[in-house]
Amino acid sequence: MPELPEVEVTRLSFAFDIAGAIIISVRMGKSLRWPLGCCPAQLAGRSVLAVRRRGKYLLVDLDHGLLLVHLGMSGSLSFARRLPPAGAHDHFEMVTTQGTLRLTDPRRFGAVVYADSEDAPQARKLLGKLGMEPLSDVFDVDRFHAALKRRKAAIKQVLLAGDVVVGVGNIYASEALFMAGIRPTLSAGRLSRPRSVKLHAAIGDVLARAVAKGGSTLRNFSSANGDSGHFQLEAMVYARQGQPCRVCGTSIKTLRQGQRSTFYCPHCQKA
DNA sequence: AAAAGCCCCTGGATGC
DNA sequence: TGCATCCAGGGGCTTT
Repeated sequence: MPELPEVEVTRLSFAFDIAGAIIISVRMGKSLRWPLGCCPAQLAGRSVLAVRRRGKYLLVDLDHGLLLVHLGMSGSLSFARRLPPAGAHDHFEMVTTQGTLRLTDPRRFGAVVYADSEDAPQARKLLGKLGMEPLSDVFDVDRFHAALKRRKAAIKQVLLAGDVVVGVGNIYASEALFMAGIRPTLSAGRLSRPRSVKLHAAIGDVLARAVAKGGSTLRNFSSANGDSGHFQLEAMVYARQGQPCRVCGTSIKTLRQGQRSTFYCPHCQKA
């Protein structure tokens, strides 16, 4: 489910409530992407200072060390005073004085990794190569254009790679390219400056709107406090192959790029 | 250095 | 109804 907006909405839904909590116990299944990286028992007694986000990672700051949480493809977090009994897909649980944080993830591409600090090797491995935060001031249009200039790969795949700009997943990559009128297969280095500017704006725009709407998704997305449903951002192209473009009526096309589906309008995105 | 493939895993939809 | 196949919102790792 989660691209940047869903991760950010998840963060906002429990960051305030968990801040200041003291960890009572941590339970970790062996079945997520990586092992926790420390003994769960040694986290007991530490307190939760804050929850930040970097790309699609949530960083749970403790008074010593931090947890890196990733939702993978199918993960979601719950945080509440009381949660229903754990099910087969609940792989991580952290009981605190203010509630229990639980990661539910059927496909188990998600992860919870402990690191002593953001500079520790376990954290650097995951965060070290991440690109600019699209909703922050560091997402500078000059740096964006310059970074694209250095790349020959298709613009869609450069966006997905996350080393230029983070948080743009498979849905929003297609949506942003549509908004900017750019063909997903175009080599990133061939984007003119005006088109880079347009894409830069489109990325910020589509992500900010999705966050404002509470995390857009095609299927049900629910944040850590259980809110879900009513928000739904209408996709212009994603998963709309064969349907008429909402702007010009041309049939939306799909293709595969790096084993992921891409959607675009052949008329609105000519090159 | 950058690009392209591979793979991790389960579940739902579709087709025979 | 049963079974096979394909596809899914990610990204680290290995190989070119």
